[in-house]
Amino acid sequence: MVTVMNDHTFDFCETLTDAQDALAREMLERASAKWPLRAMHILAEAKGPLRFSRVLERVEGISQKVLTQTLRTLESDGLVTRTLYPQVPPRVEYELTPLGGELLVEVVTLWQWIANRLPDFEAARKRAPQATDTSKG
Amino acid sequence: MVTVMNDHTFDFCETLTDAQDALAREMLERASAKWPLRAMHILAEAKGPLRFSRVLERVEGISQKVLTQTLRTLESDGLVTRTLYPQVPPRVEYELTPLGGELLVEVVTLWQWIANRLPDFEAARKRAPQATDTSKG
DNA sequence: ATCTATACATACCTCATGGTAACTGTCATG
DNA sequence: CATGACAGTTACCATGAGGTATGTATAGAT
Repeated sequence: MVTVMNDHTFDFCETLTDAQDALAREMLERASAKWPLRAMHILAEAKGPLRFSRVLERVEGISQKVLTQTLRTLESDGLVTRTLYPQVPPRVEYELTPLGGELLVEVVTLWQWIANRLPDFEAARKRAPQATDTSKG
Repeated sequence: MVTVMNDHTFDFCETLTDAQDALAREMLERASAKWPLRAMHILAEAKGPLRFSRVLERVEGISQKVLTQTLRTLESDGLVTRTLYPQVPPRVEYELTPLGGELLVEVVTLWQWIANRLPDFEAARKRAPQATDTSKG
């Protein structure tokens, strides 16, 4: 459990095992990563189940291989459901779970906070652009 | 700007340029990543400036090369300050900025939410352990 | 003269991520 | 018989993160 004080100081009480701590960190990273976040967002917008192809169309720039991996990981974390209809041609539907929806709300809240501070970040990068690599662009 | 409703539906209004959206995503990923988060946490705990070596000692498992990179990136994003004292041997102190402290509060809030839902995530992984790779452990 | 300490920079290596391209299996269509 | 659609899987490759080991500069200690 973590206690957050007003003055930006922190007090981590060790009520989590190492494994639990690692799991929480991993979930945090996964939920903030590009493709999982985009996929969850698409599924949230849909407000219902979506076929694989529909998700693939809407998550701009993702490859089908990575989308498969992403959705399977989200499924194994309990954030989306995967429903296979044994038809020909095959039909698979993905849907955000309540847990996934709640997590997305939390992540979007953080995203919003960051978006509100964008001028600060932009200003910081203009002052010290060393580590903000643009060589690949 | 993003509007979050109670029922896990989302409405992204396009008041951000593509560049701003990319920057916000990047900051979200960076702030949730392992090493930056650990480094910020250490600096927050210290409640004051810390020399490079002290941070290196406390961020368990990080190499000095990666810590240098991490701290420089945090500096260029305005989340920490880097103060060089022209002494021999050299002395460099790092300190969390107010912006960094505020961001850390937000990330820890998300972390707390995840920690509170750990039983859900553990249960999900037990049900569908495919994508939760343990081969490297 | 050599060693130590600090805060890096640099070279080199490994491994995971993620991209493209091609293959799979089944049925309807032409 | 060949093709296309769907939801993948598989092989292969490029990139980048991150590890180790070593170099750098300077001054004090031995």
